[in-house]
Amino acid sequence: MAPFSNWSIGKSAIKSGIPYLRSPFNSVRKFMEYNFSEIEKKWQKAWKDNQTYRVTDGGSKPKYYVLDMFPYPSGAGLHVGHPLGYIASDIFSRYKRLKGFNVLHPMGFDAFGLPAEQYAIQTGRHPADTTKENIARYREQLDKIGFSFDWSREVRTCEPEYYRWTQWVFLQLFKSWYNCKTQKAESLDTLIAVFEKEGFKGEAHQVLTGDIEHDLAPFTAEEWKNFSEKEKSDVLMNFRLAYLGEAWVNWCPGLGTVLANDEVKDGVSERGGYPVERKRMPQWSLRITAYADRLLNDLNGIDWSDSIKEAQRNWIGRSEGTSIFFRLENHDAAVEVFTTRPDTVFGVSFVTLAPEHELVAKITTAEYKAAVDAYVNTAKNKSERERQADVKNVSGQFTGAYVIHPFTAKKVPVWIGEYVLAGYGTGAVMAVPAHDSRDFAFASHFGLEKPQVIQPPAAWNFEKESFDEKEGVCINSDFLDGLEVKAAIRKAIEEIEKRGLGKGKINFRLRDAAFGRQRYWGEPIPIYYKPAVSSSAVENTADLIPVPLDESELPLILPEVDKFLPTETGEPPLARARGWAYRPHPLPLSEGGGSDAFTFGEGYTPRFFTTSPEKWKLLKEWARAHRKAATPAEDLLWQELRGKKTGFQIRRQHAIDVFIVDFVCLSRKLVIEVDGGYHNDPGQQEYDAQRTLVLNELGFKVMRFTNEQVLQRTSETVNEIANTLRTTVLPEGEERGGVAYPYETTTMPGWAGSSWYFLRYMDPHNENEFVSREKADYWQNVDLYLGGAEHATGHLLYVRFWTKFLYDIGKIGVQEPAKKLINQGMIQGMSEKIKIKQSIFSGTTTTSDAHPVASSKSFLMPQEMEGLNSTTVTLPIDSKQVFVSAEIEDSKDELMTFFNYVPIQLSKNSKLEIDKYLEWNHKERNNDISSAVFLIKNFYWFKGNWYDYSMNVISNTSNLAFLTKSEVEKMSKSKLNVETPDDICDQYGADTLRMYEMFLGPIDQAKPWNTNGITGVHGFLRRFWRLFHDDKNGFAVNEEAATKAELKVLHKTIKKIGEDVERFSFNTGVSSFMIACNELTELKCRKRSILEPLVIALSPFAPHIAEELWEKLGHTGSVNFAQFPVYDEQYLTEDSFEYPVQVNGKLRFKYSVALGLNPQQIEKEVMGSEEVQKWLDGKTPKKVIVVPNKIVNIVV
RNA sequence: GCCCGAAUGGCGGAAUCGGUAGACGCGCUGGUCUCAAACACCAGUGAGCUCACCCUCGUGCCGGUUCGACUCCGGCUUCGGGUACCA
Repeated sequence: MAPFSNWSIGKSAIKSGIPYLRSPFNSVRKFMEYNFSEIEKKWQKAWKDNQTYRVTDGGSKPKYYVLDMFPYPSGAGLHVGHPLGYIASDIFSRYKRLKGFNVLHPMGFDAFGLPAEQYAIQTGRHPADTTKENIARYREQLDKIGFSFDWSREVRTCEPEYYRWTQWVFLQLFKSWYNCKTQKAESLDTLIAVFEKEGFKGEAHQVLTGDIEHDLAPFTAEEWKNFSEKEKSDVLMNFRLAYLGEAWVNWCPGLGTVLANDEVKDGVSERGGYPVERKRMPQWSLRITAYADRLLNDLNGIDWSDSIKEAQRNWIGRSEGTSIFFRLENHDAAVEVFTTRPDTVFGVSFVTLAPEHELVAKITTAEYKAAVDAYVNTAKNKSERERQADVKNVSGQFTGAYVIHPFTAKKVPVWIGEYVLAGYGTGAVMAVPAHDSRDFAFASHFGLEKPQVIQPPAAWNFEKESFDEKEGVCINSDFLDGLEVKAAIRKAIEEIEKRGLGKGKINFRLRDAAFGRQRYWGEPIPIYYKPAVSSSAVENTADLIPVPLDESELPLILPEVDKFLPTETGEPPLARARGWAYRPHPLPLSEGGGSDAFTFGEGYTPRFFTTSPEKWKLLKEWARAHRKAATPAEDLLWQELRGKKTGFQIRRQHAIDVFIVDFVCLSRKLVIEVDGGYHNDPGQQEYDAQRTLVLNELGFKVMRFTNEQVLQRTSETVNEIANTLRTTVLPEGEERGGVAYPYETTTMPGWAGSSWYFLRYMDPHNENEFVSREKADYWQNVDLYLGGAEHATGHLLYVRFWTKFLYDIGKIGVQEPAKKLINQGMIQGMSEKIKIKQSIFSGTTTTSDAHPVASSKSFLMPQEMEGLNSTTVTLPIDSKQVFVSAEIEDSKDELMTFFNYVPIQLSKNSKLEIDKYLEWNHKERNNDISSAVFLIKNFYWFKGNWYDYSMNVISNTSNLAFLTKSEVEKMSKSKLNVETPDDICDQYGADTLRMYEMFLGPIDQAKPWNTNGITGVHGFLRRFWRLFHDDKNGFAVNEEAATKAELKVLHKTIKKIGEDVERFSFNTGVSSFMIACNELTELKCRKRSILEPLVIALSPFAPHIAEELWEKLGHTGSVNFAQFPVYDEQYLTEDSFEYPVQVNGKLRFKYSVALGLNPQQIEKEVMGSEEVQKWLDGKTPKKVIVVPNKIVNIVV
């Protein structure tokens, strides 16, 4: 072997995690170093084996609940942005444990959602399968980072054990109404009691919400009692907290589905480019508006960032104002508007309706019908966001109709304009152009009048812009003249109410939450529809009554479908599920026809369940006895099947007809038998066959397994059962012996499961309740919630709403889900895009024998493309597509330019690896672009060679590079810019990853990901390791007494780390460790009394290395159970302070003064110094400012 | 458009309550060690200038308050997030 063969060095050593080996001739440096990969594996296993992070409910320690926002397990796996928050929360959890708290720090998955469904549509793979795989991947990635999650509490929203309770919450919402008097949700029974006693007088009007408000007609108690079931149902729908109403949606007939605003671009669907229209559709909604006031007020009591609270306040958008009715000319109707500025009512010069407003069709005059229809159609095709954002292009249309001004009796024209949204307020505004900028723009555009009714405090040019401020004095306003705006508002409301023109009202911007989705991959809504009249053939859906499932029938399992798409008639995917309908439980057949003896054979008539009470009782006893005497195989299988582990409720030793079967799934009609050895007996076999036959006749499928099969191949057996359950197609309707009612076919939105999950973690395995009151009372709510600010008005509002509701119905004791909220900034990715030019070939082609490619064609260079130094380029004739390097600008030619994302791995530093890009297109996109041209300045690449613009092959290509355009964006699979934490873990270890992500900057700040500084953090951990080891990597910690300097470093660091963690300043925490490490290295300190406390302090940040060093220090238990060190002020005190001395606010010199002096003494000391004289230059100071222990400033 | 944030050296960032701008790390430059490279260690590193001093300038832009402003106020610019069916 060569003498130098064991030199293994450099970055490759870091990458592989192999310990460093030094030159054999340099024994001083030859030592094994910090071997992170071994250490991390060792401790991750130890934590798992010892269940180090398992949390118990209760105990003497104070509780602390740390929660991360539910991750959605996307197909791209965990990216480096995800762990940012998890690392921070993990550090905090570990810190709190060291501080003596009982910390709940769980993790689970928000597993229903659109991406899995989209993937399913594309590939046909079941979302349940892909979701499962994604979760497994996430879990593996999370495990590598060394989190202290209690995985025994994991929840997944897509599992029946979980969504059973999501459905349960929905049922509670369905059965409740919001009592405005008591300000809380109550059971509908209390409302019905009122109706029965006094009917409805209209006073509960506030809870009647919807997109456009409407009033429910009053009725008497007598009328209520005589209402049909259907009528009662309709009335109650106006009060239920979960109700079936109508809402505006983006309907895409081409895709047969509803789209998010996100998915609509320029009036067509982003996917496929089909036209989209606004449509009013029946829609399940949650009455979050009932809680608007409480959601707003309770913000004051929680420790969330001001920005999030402000965002929620604005989102709820409480505004006080009034409704005013404008009577229509020549119509028996009125336009109701809502305004916060009734003081400006005399300034109304027109009224604008939303294009969708129901009156539009009624009032438009014949003359304007065509124009109005055209306008409505255009506006319909825009998303709400586009309509609001497009402020520059004012658009609108006169309807030909007029309203009568309620005070002046003047004719006021009625317009429609897309800036008015149907979903907000009444869908109509009274326009006051002089005092509202949107109205001003509209009036200016259409040349409408702008009467001024407020005199601003200062001069104002009303020609140029409106005066929107709520100040000034009313003019030209009859009875309001001379009043200040605020007084005028009060007076106007008073007058409006007095004259019966409208009423003072509080309006919220907040709308009820649409709760139904035309999607497959979500929780089924536990509702079925019963005909209003007892008739089998229901023609009209209006005759159906929505009926909730009984709680005992939950979960309503998501059915199987053949495709994850809407039906041809535009119904949601669930409508595809065969036989998916509610069937009331069959009643026992009437007595008679059966035999008393439990024998069967010819002439035996099976029935669904056995009939006589005596027999039933006997069978139950038998079943109970069977359960007690279960075989090991049966027991084992029961453990695997119980609790709906397969997704379906399984019963064991259950009586069916006269048999007691081992296991049965009633909903899927599947019987599972586990046979002992005696089943080999021929007589027994005949009996079994007969029994199977009867069960089949009853509609049950029968699966048989032997004991051996179950015991030896358990998972296969379970899989087989699960698959059979999932694929079983049930007989429909009458075949099953009962009526079938259609289920609701929309599913719940992605946020349903995440609106209450923090409660499930408290009691994740409870089969009887969503959470026991006892555990809910112990854990209460989340003490620290960590997640992205992008959830400010979505999830964070919904979870507050559900929490308040569950509080109202007495199930939990807290009104807010999270006491404190920290927002983690998004880690952005750097995406790379490639520029594509289209339609730029000229028609001319030439042929040339001199070139490697026989024919060629010219490529016309648009003038706008600067930087090519040529206006035409000759390209090979078979080139199909032209990619253009990013350095070539073509600002004016945007129409012919397109960008495609490039996987970032293929374009490091924006330099595209062309061969790999072609290969990737071929493999991943099934797109053959092998004859594409890649154009750069002066050259292009084609089929493996570089050419100049005259098609000469270039031999020296080392400086030629095709550039992609990089952009800082959200990390996402679709942008092909995902960076995973795995690579970092492999190269540097989890501890380095953890500390590096924290070191990147403040937790709440968004930043693009880069790994530039990671070696510094890794280097710190190595130096920290080296504090404990000698040159030969021998453990070298000694028991010597610490010096004053060493103690100062220690206590300073403990203090700083404690403060930094408490205020979530993890980046500065990491630097404090670095500083301490540098200083102790300088001091050559290897003393236990210094290093041991530091190991504890470091353990929340870098738990693996801390555990290893803790063990090496001689401890047997985990460092997790240690106590966080306490700093002692006495080691930190100094005897003097070096004052920065400023002259006229500019730092001039520093001067050391003893501590404990008063400001006068300090001033005297400083003024006596030589330097001061130099800077005073003979002048007398005007003033001397002394801030003790801070600064001295001399003003000359 | 509207709502919520952010902007500090070549880069990530620090300055916690209006009091020394640039901690810590990366990168870069020079040095020690080495045949050499790498690793490690040491030193320097905001810009300008007549270059270890001194001075001037300097926290996105314009203005203000203050003895003193990255920090507070008014007005902008650019970037990021949300905008109700992405999660």
